[in-house]
Amino acid sequence: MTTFTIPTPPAFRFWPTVTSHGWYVLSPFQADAEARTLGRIHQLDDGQVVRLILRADADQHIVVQVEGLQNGLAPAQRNEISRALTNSFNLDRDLSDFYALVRRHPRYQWIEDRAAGRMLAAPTVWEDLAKTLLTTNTTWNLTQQMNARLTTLGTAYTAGGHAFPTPERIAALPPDDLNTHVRAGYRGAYLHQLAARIAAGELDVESWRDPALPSTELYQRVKGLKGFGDYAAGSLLKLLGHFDRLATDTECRAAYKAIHNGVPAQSDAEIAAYYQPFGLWRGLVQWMDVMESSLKDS
DNA sequence: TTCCAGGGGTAGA
DNA sequence: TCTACCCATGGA
Repeated sequence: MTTFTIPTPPAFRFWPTVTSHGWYVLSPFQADAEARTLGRIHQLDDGQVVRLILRADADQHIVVQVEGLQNGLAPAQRNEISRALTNSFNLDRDLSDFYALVRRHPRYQWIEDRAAGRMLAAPTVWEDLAKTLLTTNTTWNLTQQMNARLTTLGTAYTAGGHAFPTPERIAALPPDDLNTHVRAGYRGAYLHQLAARIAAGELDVESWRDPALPSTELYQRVKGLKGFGDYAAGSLLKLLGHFDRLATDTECRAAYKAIHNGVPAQSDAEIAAYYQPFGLWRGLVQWMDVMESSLKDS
C-alpha cells in the first residue's frame, strides 16, 4: 500500500465535491459516508488494476491511498493517478466568479457556505459519456443497475470489484452480447457505437477537455453522438466545466416548481428564462437548485 | 395492467 | 423549429 497527497484549490472541500451529484454512487466509485472516503477500482495505463481510497486531510489535500500494486508506485503511475483525479475532482476549475455571482443572491447564499458547485466527474470523458447515457429516460435506480452490470465487464481487481471497462473492451463485444449483459435497452446500441468510434480512433473525446474549445462547439459535438440530446449534452458539459447550458430534466422541473411556491413551469422555455440572468453559470445554478431540493428531502 | 423515469431519434409539417 | 409517435427496461 502506498499513500501520497494532491494539493487542492483554496475553496475546495472534499465531501461536498464527492456528493455533488450521483456519480459517487455509481461503480467503480464506492463512497463511505461515515468514513468520508471515496473508493475507486482503477485501471492504470499499463493494465494494472488498483484500488484507490481517497480522503481529505486537514491541510487542503486529497490523500490518495493506492492498494494492489505489485511493485510499489512508480513516479509515472503516481503522475497518472494525479492527472486522473485532477480531472475527476475538477481541481483546475476556478469557481471564484461563480461564488461572487451567487453571493449577490440571498436564496443562493447556501452554495458558498456549503462549498457546493464543484462537481465530481469520471477520470475519462468516455466514462462520463457512458454513465450519462445510462441516465437518460430511466430511473436513477435502474441507472445504478445498468452501470453496475457495465462495470463488471471491466478488468477485475484481485480483491474484488472491477475497473470501468475501456472503450476497446466494449467495442470488442458483439452488440447483442453487450446488451444481454448490461440490459440497457435501446441505449445498448448507442453505447456500443460510441465505444467502437472511440476505439477505432474516429473520436478523440478526451480532447474535448481542451479549455479553448468553445462550449457551443462542444455542445454540438456531444449532441452529434447517438443517444445524446439536450439533457445529456447539458449534463456532460457541466462535468467538463462548461456551465452555460441547462440540462432540464424531470428533477429540474420539480426543483423549479419547489422554488416557485409549488407552481410548475408552463414550459421549459419559462425555466430557461429564469436561469438566463445567471449567464455563463446558469447550468450550475440550475443544478444547485436540484441539489437543494434533494438536501431537503434527505 | 398501465404508467413512467435524471429523454432521444425520426418523420412530417 | 415544433409535434406526434416510438423506443427497451423494470419498479410502482
